[in-house]
Amino acid sequence: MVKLFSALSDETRLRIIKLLGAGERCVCDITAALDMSQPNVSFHLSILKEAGLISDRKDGKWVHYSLAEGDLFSRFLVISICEKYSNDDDSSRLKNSCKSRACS
Amino acid sequence: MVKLFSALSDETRLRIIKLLGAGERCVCDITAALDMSQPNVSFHLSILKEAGLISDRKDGKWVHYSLAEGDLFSRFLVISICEKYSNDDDSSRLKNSCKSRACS
DNA sequence: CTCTTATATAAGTATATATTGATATGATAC
DNA sequence: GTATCATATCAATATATACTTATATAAGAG
Repeated sequence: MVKLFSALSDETRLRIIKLLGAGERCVCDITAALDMSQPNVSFHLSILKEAGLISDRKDGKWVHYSLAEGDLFSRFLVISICEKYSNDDDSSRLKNSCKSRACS
Repeated sequence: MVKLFSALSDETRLRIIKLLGAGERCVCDITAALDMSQPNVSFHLSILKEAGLISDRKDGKWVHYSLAEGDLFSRFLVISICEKYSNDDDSSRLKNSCKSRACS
Protein backbone atom coordinates (compact mmCIF):
# COMPACT_ATOMS: atom_id res chain seq x y z
CA MET A 1 0.00 0.00 0.00
CA VAL A 2 2.88 2.37 0.77
CA LYS A 3 4.45 1.39 -2.53
CA LEU A 4 1.22 2.15 -4.38
CA PHE A 5 0.82 5.61 -2.85
CA SER A 6 4.54 6.33 -3.27
CA ALA A 7 4.24 5.60 -6.97
CA LEU A 8 1.40 8.12 -7.20
CA SER A 9 3.06 10.80 -5.10
CA ASP A 10 5.01 12.37 -7.94
CA GLU A 11 3.77 14.83 -10.52
CA THR A 12 5.69 13.24 -13.40
CA ARG A 13 4.09 9.88 -12.70
CA LEU A 14 0.60 11.37 -12.52
CA ARG A 15 1.29 12.94 -15.93
CA ILE A 16 2.30 9.55 -17.28
CA ILE A 17 -0.87 7.92 -15.97
CA LYS A 18 -2.94 10.68 -17.50
CA LEU A 19 -1.20 10.15 -20.85
CA LEU A 20 -1.72 6.40 -20.73
CA GLY A 21 -5.35 6.97 -19.85
CA ALA A 22 -5.82 7.94 -23.48
CA GLY A 23 -4.24 4.69 -24.64
CA GLU A 24 -1.02 2.77 -25.04
CA ARG A 25 2.15 4.83 -25.71
CA CYS A 26 5.76 4.01 -26.47
CA VAL A 27 8.61 5.41 -24.36
CA CYS A 28 9.71 7.85 -27.04
CA ASP A 29 6.27 9.45 -27.21
CA ILE A 30 6.00 9.64 -23.42
CA THR A 31 9.45 11.22 -23.32
CA ALA A 32 8.39 13.79 -25.93
CA ALA A 33 5.11 14.53 -24.19
CA LEU A 34 6.76 15.04 -20.81
CA ASP A 35 9.70 16.94 -22.33
CA MET A 36 12.14 15.12 -20.06
CA SER A 37 15.26 13.04 -20.45
CA GLN A 38 14.66 9.49 -21.59
CA PRO A 39 16.49 7.82 -18.67
CA ASN A 40 14.37 9.81 -16.28
CA VAL A 41 11.17 8.70 -18.02
CA SER A 42 12.35 5.09 -17.93
CA PHE A 43 13.01 5.51 -14.23
CA HIS A 44 9.47 6.72 -13.53
CA LEU A 45 7.95 4.05 -15.77
CA SER A 46 9.81 1.39 -13.77
CA ILE A 47 8.32 2.69 -10.53
CA LEU A 48 4.79 2.68 -11.91
CA LYS A 49 5.33 -0.81 -13.30
CA GLU A 50 6.75 -2.05 -10.00
CA ALA A 51 3.63 -0.71 -8.26
CA GLY A 52 1.46 -2.69 -10.68
CA LEU A 53 -0.12 0.40 -12.20
CA ILE A 54 1.17 0.02 -15.75
CA SER A 55 2.38 -2.83 -17.94
CA ASP A 56 4.65 -2.98 -20.96
CA ARG A 57 4.69 -4.78 -24.29
CA LYS A 58 7.75 -5.15 -26.50
CA ASP A 59 7.35 -4.63 -30.22
CA GLY A 60 10.61 -4.56 -32.16
CA LYS A 61 12.67 -1.58 -31.09
CA TRP A 62 9.77 -0.14 -29.16
CA VAL A 63 8.30 -0.75 -25.74
CA HIS A 64 4.67 0.25 -25.38
CA TYR A 65 3.29 1.06 -21.95
CA SER A 66 -0.36 1.03 -20.93
CA LEU A 67 -2.48 1.14 -17.78
CA ALA A 68 -2.42 -2.25 -16.11
CA GLU A 69 -5.40 -4.37 -15.15
CA GLY A 70 -5.03 -4.19 -11.39
CA ASP A 71 -7.28 -4.74 -8.42
CA LEU A 72 -10.39 -2.64 -7.87
CA PHE A 73 -8.66 -0.13 -5.61
CA SER A 74 -5.76 0.53 -8.00
CA ARG A 75 -8.13 0.93 -10.91
CA PHE A 76 -10.26 3.38 -8.97
CA LEU A 77 -7.15 5.45 -8.21
CA VAL A 78 -6.02 5.44 -11.84
CA ILE A 79 -9.48 6.39 -13.11
CA SER A 80 -9.69 9.20 -10.56
CA ILE A 81 -6.31 10.54 -11.63
CA CYS A 82 -7.26 10.47 -15.31
CA GLU A 83 -10.44 12.32 -14.48
CA LYS A 84 -9.01 14.92 -12.12
CA TYR A 85 -5.60 15.54 -13.61
CA SER A 86 -4.93 17.39 -16.86
CA ASN A 87 -1.92 18.80 -18.65
CA ASP A 88 -2.59 20.40 -22.03
CA ASP A 89 1.11 20.92 -22.78
CA ASP A 90 1.73 17.20 -22.47
CA SER A 91 -1.01 16.27 -24.90
CA SER A 92 0.01 18.83 -27.52
CA ARG A 93 3.62 17.68 -27.36
CA LEU A 94 2.39 14.10 -27.64
CA LYS A 95 0.45 14.89 -30.82
CA ASN A 96 3.50 16.43 -32.47
CA SER A 97 5.62 13.46 -31.48
CA CYS A 98 3.14 10.92 -32.82
CA LYS A 99 2.94 12.68 -36.17
CA SER A 100 6.69 12.47 -36.73
CA ARG A 101 7.34 8.88 -35.75
CA ALA A 102 6.66 5.35 -36.83
CA CYS A 103 6.16 3.79 -33.42
CA SER A 104 2.38 3.88 -33.28
CA MET B 1 -3.17 15.56 -5.62
CA VAL B 2 0.56 14.96 -5.28
CA LYS B 3 0.36 16.30 -1.73
CA LEU B 4 -2.48 13.93 -0.91
CA PHE B 5 -0.67 10.85 -2.21
CA SER B 6 2.60 11.98 -0.62
CA ALA B 7 0.87 12.17 2.75
CA LEU B 8 -0.31 8.59 2.29
CA SER B 9 3.00 7.21 1.02
CA ASP B 10 4.47 6.56 4.44
CA GLU B 11 3.85 3.59 6.69
CA THR B 12 3.80 5.66 9.88
CA ARG B 13 1.06 7.89 8.48
CA LEU B 14 -1.02 4.91 7.34
CA ARG B 15 -0.73 3.58 10.90
CA ILE B 16 -1.95 6.91 12.23
CA ILE B 17 -4.94 6.93 9.89
CA LYS B 18 -5.79 3.38 10.93
CA LEU B 19 -5.63 4.41 14.60
CA LEU B 20 -7.83 7.43 14.04
CA GLY B 21 -10.27 5.27 12.12
CA ALA B 22 -11.30 3.88 15.53
CA GLY B 23 -11.92 7.38 16.86
CA GLU B 24 -10.30 10.58 18.08
CA ARG B 25 -6.92 10.23 19.83
CA CYS B 26 -4.56 12.62 21.59
CA VAL B 27 -0.92 12.92 20.58
CA CYS B 28 0.35 11.09 23.65
CA ASP B 29 -1.76 8.04 22.85
CA ILE B 30 -0.73 8.07 19.20
CA THR B 31 2.89 8.34 20.28
CA ALA B 32 2.45 5.37 22.63
CA ALA B 33 0.65 3.31 20.01
CA LEU B 34 3.28 3.93 17.36
CA ASP B 35 6.14 3.54 19.85
CA MET B 36 7.96 6.50 18.33
CA SER B 37 9.43 9.77 19.49
CA GLN B 38 6.87 12.51 20.13
CA PRO B 39 8.48 15.09 17.79
CA ASN B 40 8.40 12.54 15.00
CA VAL B 41 4.72 11.83 15.58
CA SER B 42 3.96 15.56 15.60
CA PHE B 43 5.83 15.85 12.32
CA HIS B 44 3.73 13.15 10.66
CA LEU B 45 0.52 14.57 12.11
CA SER B 46 1.36 17.95 10.60
CA ILE B 47 1.76 16.38 7.16
CA LEU B 48 -1.58 14.56 7.40
CA LYS B 49 -3.24 17.74 8.61
CA GLU B 50 -1.68 19.81 5.82
CA ALA B 51 -3.06 17.28 3.32
CA GLY B 52 -6.53 17.76 4.80
CA LEU B 53 -6.80 14.17 5.99
CA ILE B 54 -7.00 14.82 9.73
CA SER B 55 -8.05 17.68 11.95
CA ASP B 56 -7.18 18.64 15.50
CA ARG B 57 -9.02 19.94 18.54
CA LYS B 58 -7.36 21.54 21.56
CA ASP B 59 -8.56 20.57 25.02
CA GLY B 60 -6.45 21.92 27.86
CA LYS B 61 -2.99 20.39 27.68
CA TRP B 62 -4.09 17.91 25.07
CA VAL B 63 -4.55 18.05 21.32
CA HIS B 64 -6.94 15.47 19.95
CA TYR B 65 -6.66 14.39 16.33
CA SER B 66 -9.36 12.76 14.24
CA LEU B 67 -10.09 11.92 10.62
CA ALA B 68 -11.17 15.05 8.77
CA GLU B 69 -14.34 15.54 6.80
CA GLY B 70 -12.80 15.90 3.36
CA ASP B 71 -14.00 15.53 -0.20
CA LEU B 72 -15.38 12.25 -1.51
CA PHE B 73 -12.06 11.09 -2.93
CA SER B 74 -10.10 11.69 0.30
CA ARG B 75 -12.74 9.97 2.35
CA PHE B 76 -12.71 6.98 0.03
CA LEU B 77 -8.94 6.72 0.44
CA VAL B 78 -9.13 6.96 4.22
CA ILE B 79 -11.88 4.37 4.44
CA SER B 80 -9.94 2.02 2.17
CA ILE B 81 -6.84 2.39 4.32
CA CYS B 82 -8.78 1.68 7.52
CA GLU B 83 -10.27 -1.39 5.89
CA LYS B 84 -7.11 -2.78 4.30
CA TYR B 85 -4.47 -1.81 6.83
CA SER B 86 -3.99 -3.36 10.25
CA ASN B 87 -1.39 -3.31 12.98
CA ASP B 88 -2.18 -5.31 16.07
CA ASP B 89 0.86 -4.08 17.97
CA ASP B 90 -0.31 -0.50 17.59
CA SER B 91 -3.76 -1.20 18.98
CA SER B 92 -2.49 -3.17 21.97
CA ARG B 93 -0.03 -0.42 22.83
CA LEU B 94 -2.84 2.07 22.43
CA LYS B 95 -5.02 0.19 24.91
CA ASN B 96 -2.29 0.18 27.54
CA SER B 97 -1.67 3.86 27.03
CA CYS B 98 -5.33 4.79 27.36
CA LYS B 99 -5.67 2.84 30.60
CA SER B 100 -2.87 4.78 32.26
CA ARG B 101 -3.75 8.31 31.23
CA ALA B 102 -6.36 10.98 31.78
CA CYS B 103 -6.47 12.40 28.26
CA SER B 104 -9.48 10.50 26.99
C1' DC C 1 29.05 -5.75 -40.47
C1' DT C 2 28.44 -0.83 -39.33
C1' DC C 3 25.28 2.84 -38.24
C1' DT C 4 21.26 4.52 -36.23
C1' DT C 5 17.27 4.33 -33.18
C1' DA C 6 14.81 2.92 -28.88
C1' DT C 7 15.17 1.70 -24.28
C1' DA C 8 17.34 0.39 -19.91
C1' DT C 9 20.88 0.62 -16.46
C1' DA C 10 24.72 2.58 -13.69
C1' DA C 11 27.26 6.23 -11.30
C1' DG C 12 27.15 10.57 -9.44
C1' DT C 13 24.78 14.52 -7.57
C1' DA C 14 21.24 17.35 -5.69
C1' DT C 15 17.17 17.78 -3.31
C1' DA C 16 13.57 16.06 -0.29
C1' DT C 17 12.05 13.44 3.58
C1' DA C 18 12.25 10.91 8.07
C1' DT C 19 14.22 10.78 12.46
C1' DT C 20 16.41 12.27 16.70
C1' DG C 21 17.78 15.27 20.51
C1' DA C 22 17.33 19.71 22.40
C1' DT C 23 14.43 23.43 23.32
C1' DA C 24 10.27 26.42 23.41
C1' DT C 25 5.36 27.09 24.46
C1' DG C 26 1.38 26.59 26.93
C1' DA C 27 -1.64 24.49 30.25
C1' DT C 28 -2.43 22.42 34.74
C1' DA C 29 -1.07 21.11 39.59
C1' DC C 30 1.12 22.28 43.73
C1' DG D 1 5.20 31.78 42.01
C1' DT D 2 7.78 26.79 40.62
C1' DA D 3 7.27 22.18 38.86
C1' DT D 4 5.32 19.07 35.64
C1' DC D 5 3.03 17.34 31.62
C1' DA D 6 1.61 17.64 26.59
C1' DT D 7 2.75 19.32 22.31
C1' DA D 8 5.22 21.90 18.72
C1' DT D 9 9.32 23.62 16.60
C1' DC D 10 14.25 23.89 15.54
C1' DA D 11 18.85 22.14 14.21
C1' DA D 12 21.37 18.43 12.78
C1' DT D 13 21.76 14.12 10.49
C1' DA D 14 20.68 10.07 7.83
C1' DT D 15 18.33 8.07 4.27
C1' DA D 16 15.51 8.11 0.11
C1' DT D 17 14.24 10.04 -4.22
C1' DA D 18 14.63 12.61 -8.63
C1' DC D 19 17.52 13.89 -12.15
C1' DT D 20 21.60 14.05 -15.36
C1' DT D 21 25.35 12.23 -17.99
C1' DA D 22 27.45 8.35 -19.73
C1' DT D 23 27.11 3.73 -21.18
C1' DA D 24 25.04 -0.86 -22.35
C1' DT D 25 21.74 -3.66 -24.87
C1' DA D 26 19.02 -4.83 -28.55
C1' DA D 27 16.52 -4.24 -32.83
C1' DG D 28 16.33 -2.56 -37.66
C1' DA D 29 18.23 -0.14 -41.78
C1' DG D 30 21.77 0.35 -45.05
